[in-house]
Amino acid sequence: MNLRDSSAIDLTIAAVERDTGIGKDTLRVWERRYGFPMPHRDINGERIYPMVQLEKLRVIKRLMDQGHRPGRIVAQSLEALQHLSRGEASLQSPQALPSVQADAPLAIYISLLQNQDDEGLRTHLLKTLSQVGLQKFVAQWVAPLTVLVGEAWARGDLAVHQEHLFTECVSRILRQAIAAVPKGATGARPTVLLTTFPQEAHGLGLLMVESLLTLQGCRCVSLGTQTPVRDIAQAAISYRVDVVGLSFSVNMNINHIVDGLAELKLLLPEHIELWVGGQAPALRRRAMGFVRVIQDLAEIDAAVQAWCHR
Amino acid sequence: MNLRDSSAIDLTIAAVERDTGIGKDTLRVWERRYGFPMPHRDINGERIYPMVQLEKLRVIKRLMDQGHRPGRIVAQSLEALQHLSRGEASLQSPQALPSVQADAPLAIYISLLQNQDDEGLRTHLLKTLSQVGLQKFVAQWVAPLTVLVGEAWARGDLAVHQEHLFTECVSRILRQAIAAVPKGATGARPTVLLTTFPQEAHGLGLLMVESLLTLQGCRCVSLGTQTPVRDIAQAAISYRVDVVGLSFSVNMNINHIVDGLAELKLLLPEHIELWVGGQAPALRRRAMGFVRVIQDLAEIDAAVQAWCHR
DNA sequence: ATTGATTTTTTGTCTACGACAGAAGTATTC
DNA sequence: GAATACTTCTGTCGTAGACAAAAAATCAAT
Repeated sequence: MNLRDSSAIDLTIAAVERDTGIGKDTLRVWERRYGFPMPHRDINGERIYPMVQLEKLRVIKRLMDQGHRPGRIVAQSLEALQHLSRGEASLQSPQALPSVQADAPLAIYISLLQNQDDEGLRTHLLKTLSQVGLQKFVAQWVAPLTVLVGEAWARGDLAVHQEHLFTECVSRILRQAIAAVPKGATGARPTVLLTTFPQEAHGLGLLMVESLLTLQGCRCVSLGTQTPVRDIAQAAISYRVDVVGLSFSVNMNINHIVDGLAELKLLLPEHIELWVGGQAPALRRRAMGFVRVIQDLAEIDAAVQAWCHR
Repeated sequence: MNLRDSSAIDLTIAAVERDTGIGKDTLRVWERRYGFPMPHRDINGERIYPMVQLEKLRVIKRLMDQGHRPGRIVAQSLEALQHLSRGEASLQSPQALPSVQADAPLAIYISLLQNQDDEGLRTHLLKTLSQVGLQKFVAQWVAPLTVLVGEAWARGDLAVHQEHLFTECVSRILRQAIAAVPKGATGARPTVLLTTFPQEAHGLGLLMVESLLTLQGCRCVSLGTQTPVRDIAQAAISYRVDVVGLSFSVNMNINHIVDGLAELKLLLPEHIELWVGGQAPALRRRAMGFVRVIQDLAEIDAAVQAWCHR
């Protein structure tokens, strides 16, 4: 029993890829270059990763999302890494994002999440929504909150399922709010198709955008998350949309973004515009002529206006 | 322009993996063994897949989901393959599922989808829901419809985005209906955590199950789709659930299911049960002692009863 | 000191082919 | 027909070397 436990709790390279999001090739090359992770081998010579190494890989992944480079951190001890991630919350963006410090009103939500008080969370959110209206609710509450929650998770203050709880709760509220927006004449407004690439599971940004666009009088077609590139193009044509909107979170692989966008552009008819937004660093770093990068939710209105005037 | 087009429309092996769901290793080994796909090479000797081969790979993937084996089909001509997929709709399951033939009432929905009449679709569904009630709506309408839609897609009668439209529409209705179920005393009923594995994006089954469980008086915690195994365990413990419910569609890789379940079982405390369901063939083929396989939506009530009597 | 152009390092992904375990198919026997 | 043993099939893993794109570091010039 003990024996079986300690052996069965080890993971294959495929499992590690699944759980960390780090590719097999990368795992092997790290082992070769940095000496970590250094898994045991089973009878067939195949890699067997003990749990401890998986933990460390998760920490490494977190740090890398924050801008650290593998060569500097992979070989370090776990303690050193934890010290790193504790010390500096964000060297993320060059101009040092004003890393939303615990505004009193927002901090409430974090503690609600920590207590897993879904009832309270919903109540509070709904109250705020009805007080400030959908537009402000999205721009001034949901968006900063999402960033805050992401940071809290990265710091280890929130467990994954608590972040999940947040997502679920906010999603429901936004979906409901969107459905409640009266449909005016959608005359000169673009029809927008919203979705994410296959590797991107984060759908909250999409809902925020859908809220704002709907308020602007745009017709939105949401495909949910994770639509294959080819299907995005097919749907865009079939629904006769004017714009395809895509959202990318920090976790998205840069290459996937660039390759995917290039491919999508080729599949789309000339007249359909491509708008992208989200937290992914690639959008700021890499310049791509054929897409409209929307840096900020506030920019959406401007983008719609611009479209209306061709 | 022409030159750029014809070169840029080719895909790297990573793009093909993304678009077809067939792994890089597999693509290379097929090339070696069956002579297809046989991509061109760029200046660095790297594989470059023309669009035509991607199309064929999609057809092959479809056929494989229907039970065909690569050795028999990969090398065949595109015409032969199309003939195959047209001819026999389902040799899917050994006992030849009573492949829901176009029941008049259900067929309506297919044509609504083909016309992309989302308004009509919603109206019809809501009408049916209010006529027959949530229980029957799920068991006798949504479930068979989902199968039918899946078949229609496999046959090529429905485009992907039309299937997507179906999913979105039904999801909304179910979510709404679930929220409307009055919460009775949830005394002796299990608390159930619902989600899917990371590779599984299909969330409709989850909602159907959530509907039925909620009607049974169970408390449901839904994490949405694609939760990493580790996070599932963490959430299950944190929410103090009694049961973890997972849903698997046809597309799920068998190995991923088996490995994932084994790992999850190890991470979960002894007293938390593991229920799995869905269309994935693996659930029927492979016997796993430590999970309760729910073959059918109707079996859910029985499972809940069984749990109540320990 | 800041800006811009150059070189160097880093890093993920690709290539090739062999090996093998577990699943699926086929043959054999009771 | 059902249970057994044998054979083929098939996805994944192993090795190690190569290289392009990105990032960092160096140098040049305003």
